[in-house]
Amino acid sequence: MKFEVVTIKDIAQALGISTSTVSRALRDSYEISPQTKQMVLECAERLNYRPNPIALSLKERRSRSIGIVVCEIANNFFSQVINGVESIAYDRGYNVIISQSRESCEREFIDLQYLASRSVDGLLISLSTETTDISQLKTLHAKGLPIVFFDRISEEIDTHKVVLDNFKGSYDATEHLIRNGHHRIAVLTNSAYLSITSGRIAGFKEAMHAHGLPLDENYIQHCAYGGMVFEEVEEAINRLLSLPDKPDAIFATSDKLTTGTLKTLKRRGIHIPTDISIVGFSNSEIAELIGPPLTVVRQPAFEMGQVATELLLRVIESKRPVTQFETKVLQPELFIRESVLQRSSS
Amino acid sequence: MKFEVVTIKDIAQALGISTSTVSRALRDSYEISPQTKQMVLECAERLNYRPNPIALSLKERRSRSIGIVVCEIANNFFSQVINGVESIAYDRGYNVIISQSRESCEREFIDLQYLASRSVDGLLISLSTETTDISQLKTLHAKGLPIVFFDRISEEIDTHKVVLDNFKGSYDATEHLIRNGHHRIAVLTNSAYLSITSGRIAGFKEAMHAHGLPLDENYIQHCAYGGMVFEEVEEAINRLLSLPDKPDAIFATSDKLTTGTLKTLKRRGIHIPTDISIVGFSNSEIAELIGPPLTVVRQPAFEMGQVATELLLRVIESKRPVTQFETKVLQPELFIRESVLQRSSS
DNA sequence: TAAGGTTCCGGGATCGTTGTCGGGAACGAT
DNA sequence: ATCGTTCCCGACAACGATCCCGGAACCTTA
Repeated sequence: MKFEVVTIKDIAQALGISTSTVSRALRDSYEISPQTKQMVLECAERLNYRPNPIALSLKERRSRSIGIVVCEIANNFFSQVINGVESIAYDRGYNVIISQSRESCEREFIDLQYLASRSVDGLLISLSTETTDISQLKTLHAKGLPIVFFDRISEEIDTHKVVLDNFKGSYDATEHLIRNGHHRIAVLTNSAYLSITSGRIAGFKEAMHAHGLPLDENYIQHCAYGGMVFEEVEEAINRLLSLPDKPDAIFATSDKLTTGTLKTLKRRGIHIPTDISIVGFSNSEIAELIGPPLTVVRQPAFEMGQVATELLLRVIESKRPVTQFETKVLQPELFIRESVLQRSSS
Repeated sequence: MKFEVVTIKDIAQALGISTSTVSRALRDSYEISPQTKQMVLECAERLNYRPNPIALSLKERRSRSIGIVVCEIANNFFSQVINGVESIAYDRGYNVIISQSRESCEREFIDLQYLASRSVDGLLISLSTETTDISQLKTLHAKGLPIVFFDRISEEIDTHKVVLDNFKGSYDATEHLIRNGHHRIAVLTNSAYLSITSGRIAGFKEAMHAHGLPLDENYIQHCAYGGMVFEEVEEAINRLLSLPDKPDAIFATSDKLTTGTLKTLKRRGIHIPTDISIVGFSNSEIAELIGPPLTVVRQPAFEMGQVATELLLRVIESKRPVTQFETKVLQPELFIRESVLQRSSS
């Protein structure tokens, strides 16, 4: 099942010249005569020669490819980020290798090992929910692998980061609920270890505080797998709904959690927004098609991918080691639709 | 920005032995004494040695990776296929390199070139809408690159194929509409060049025919970019709705077309199913959350990815050239929900 | 004691490409 | 006639790993 390829050697042999000459002719070196160049170029064309990037990677120790690790591609937010990444990388001649951690730190470990050994020139990563130990990333970074964090970052590594203004997204969503007369607002969120979680919780709490509303920790539910497993969302919702003082609104702080919440409520026959109001983070283009159209916090995912890639390529292509790093904060947008009831405010 | 790595040479030097010995010790060769093996293994562990797969790829002309080309990953069907692919490939020690053609044959061409030069051991592909010329794939296949088609296939290459029973999916959906009293059924479908289109159109026509209903070609609308650009769907729907004899149902034959249709109707304030009934192909997990819950044809996407990968790996790992190819046909499932009105049948 | 067998290990080629070095030919200048 | 340039081009090493050879050291047996 081998797969014969034309090499520089074949051209050299066909033309009776050395491989060095062929190599230089193809790279349009000044020390090759125009005639020879012409000859080589024609021969290369005729034999349909394609340079072998593997040999090049081995020699140059770079692959003109970047790796991206996300928890899941079947997620609107991340697939949009990836599109943003590709839109930039593609133009700059880089290929993108996509890896899914499936929210498992073990998978993430293996993915990283693969990407590193594959000589990616740089890495984009949004950490998995499970990840608490980032020593592997630290090692890679220390060895000189350019890394840019996006979305779910780690403060333990000093490098470029691109994040959402999680606080604001959360604050706005919560305030929208409060302004519509909701006081008992529950939050469904990710693992507390995740960087995005603290900001989103803080925004929520601050909004409650600003409006003089009490906080009840029972109203804050964490989903360890970020909604990857539906059951954990279902259980969290059930816990919320069996609380003595039932919430009048649920705020889901991620794409997966939002759809999980909707699915659970649907199955339990709970009507939105008359029975309960919903606001959720969502980058799904069909959020507006849901019954009722969903009020959402939308992240600039495509842009996040672009910005992160720009930063990464800047590090990769920098001549001297980069030591000044920045953290870019992108703004979320609140799309107000019909999943929040206008309650007679007290 | 180089990135120092430990090689077999470093181990050899540290231990004062040859690289051959190190190599064999690591591969647990019989001709290395237990003591030496122990020594090498310990040293490798200590230096955190990782074999360089690029060097291996160069030497062995295989990369233990397979390529997959889809039009778009931000599409439920394809992201589920990819998950199926990974679930198998991962267990068998293969890595998956994902490429998006974005329905452009030019991008597809470049993707293929990249994957081929990257020495993928095999290829999974669902053709882009634009693709009419598959000479590049033919060449690669002729050179010995194992290829398995899935979803959107080409009959011009003799190799394994995994497809949906498009005819049945379409027939069932159409029949469901007919049984509910719809007679003027419009179809929104892909480019006529696509393999999936003919089967889906045929299923529709046969169902109409079987129930003695007339066919009006004006009711069949093709979207050249398969719904990738929203406007083409919008225009197609508008054309349908401005027909003198307006359809009483629309059948959308792909994921993107379905969401495009819903979005258009929503914007025009047309109510489903009272104004018009809808059935669509969809693998979205939130089809049931839409207002109203959508009646859909669902494809076994995950399974399709698994089956295609199994077939591909079988070819890759086969000792002698494979000449017997099969085409696996997977069955769709019709999920009946509330987007089809029960009309008083005439 | 010499011939033949094991056991264990090193040298070198190889994969495709590039870069360093050097060298031959042609030409003009001395 | 000799030297110095310039213009082209080839030989060789290198990147990291594997594998075919070959060979030293030791043991067995005639």
